[in-house]
Amino acid sequence: MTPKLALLEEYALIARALGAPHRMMLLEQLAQGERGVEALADKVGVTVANCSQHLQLLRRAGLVTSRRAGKSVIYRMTDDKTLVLMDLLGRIAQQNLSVVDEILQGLSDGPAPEPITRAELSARLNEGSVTLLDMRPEDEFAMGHIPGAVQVDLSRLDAMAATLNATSEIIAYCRGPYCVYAHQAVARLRQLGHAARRLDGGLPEWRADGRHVVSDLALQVGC
Amino acid sequence: MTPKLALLEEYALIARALGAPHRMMLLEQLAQGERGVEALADKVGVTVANCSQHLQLLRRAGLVTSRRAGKSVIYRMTDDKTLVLMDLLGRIAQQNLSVVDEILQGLSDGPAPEPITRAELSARLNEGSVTLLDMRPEDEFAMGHIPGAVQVDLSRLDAMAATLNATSEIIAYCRGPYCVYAHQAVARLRQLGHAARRLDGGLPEWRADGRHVVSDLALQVGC
DNA sequence: ATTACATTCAAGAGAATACTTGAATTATCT
DNA sequence: AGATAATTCAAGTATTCTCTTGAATGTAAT
Repeated sequence: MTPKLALLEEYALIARALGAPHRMMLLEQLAQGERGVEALADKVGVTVANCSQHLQLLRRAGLVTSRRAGKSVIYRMTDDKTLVLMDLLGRIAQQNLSVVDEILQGLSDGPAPEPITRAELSARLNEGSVTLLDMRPEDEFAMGHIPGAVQVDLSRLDAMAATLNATSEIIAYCRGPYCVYAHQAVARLRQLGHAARRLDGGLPEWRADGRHVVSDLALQVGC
Repeated sequence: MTPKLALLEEYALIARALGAPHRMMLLEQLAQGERGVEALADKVGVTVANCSQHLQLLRRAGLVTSRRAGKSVIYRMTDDKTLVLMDLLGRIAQQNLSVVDEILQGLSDGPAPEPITRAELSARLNEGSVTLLDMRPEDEFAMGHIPGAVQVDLSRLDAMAATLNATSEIIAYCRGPYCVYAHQAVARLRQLGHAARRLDGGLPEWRADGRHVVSDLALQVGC
């Protein structure tokens, strides 16, 4: 029975690596693109030393890899399958933990419409029959976004909504399954009388599908 | 930022529930079928009290549900998606943690052939062109197995192999992705000169596909 | 009712984990 | 080489987790 326990211990290592909110946020960030320790610490809201420790734990679990770039150490996700794992975790949570469903309902202030699939969005973008909003912060948008998307912060959504054509549907997306910006944006837009839906998944899932992504500043995050 | 942290805390709860080998074994057992606390404790090799605590933790995470049946409390998996989650965890581990790959290679004592898919096995069973071995313990086999499978313990595999037709390929399966019996059986059979492969996934995955499962004693685990 | 059984609860010891602080590395720039 | 910047290490504390033990609960049989 020893090899089996050894295997399970390794699997458990990965599960435990996902078992802390701060590490999930780190993974969510890394899913947007590779980053250095300090940038990650800022985004997630932890000290640099603490962030470094979390990242090392994630590395021991094989979920992230690092490379040196000058003075900095750049971390990135090892495996796209991790995105699927996190997404699945979210789906299971939503289905089996009533608290989660309540929180998500609360964000939408009522029942939200089904999200649009990535394939459908792709088709609609080609037709030009949708307005696409990227609700992530400006720097993440600059590192890569869906072609045709417009970056908006939640705080500026009301002003932006006033300028939008009321006839075309609005699609909002953000970082992925754990990110609540798109939920909140859709809720607000619907309050304002717009037809709005969420995209299923965020930019990382879009990218993992092999779909096109553009970045404003190709040289911003130097390689 | 409070709703987001609340959400992540719930997701983390599920991840942590998977973060202990004993709980993974419990889930692996429950994937075979529902069971009472004492039976689970025996199978997994922990005390009843400890088992009960683990099960309650799994329940808090929404992964299992329980019902009373007479004096006993019967636990079962809540959601088939949990199987997918565990399988994915294993795949990520195998790809990104070299230790895991080494252990799995070690079980096979060299490079093992690709497992056969469930769809392919299904077709081959209809043709009658394979011998199908169920490597799980007898009681689990009795609770449900793939039609046409023969139950064999690892310890009796050599004797059984001698009686097998050397011309038809042998397929072995067991509990699922975390179970090593099928790996070991295939390794041994190949040492003995047989053509043998593993089934991708175990009985729970077969059942989750909606494929046919038969049980020897329909009334053994009363409902 | 009393008894027996299966499970859960409660309390405690020991290990692992999360975060903080300050020092030690490692690589770059002058 | 020395100074600087980014990251990691190390040590300490508070918290959480795991397992054990023994008692308490709830259900069924006598």
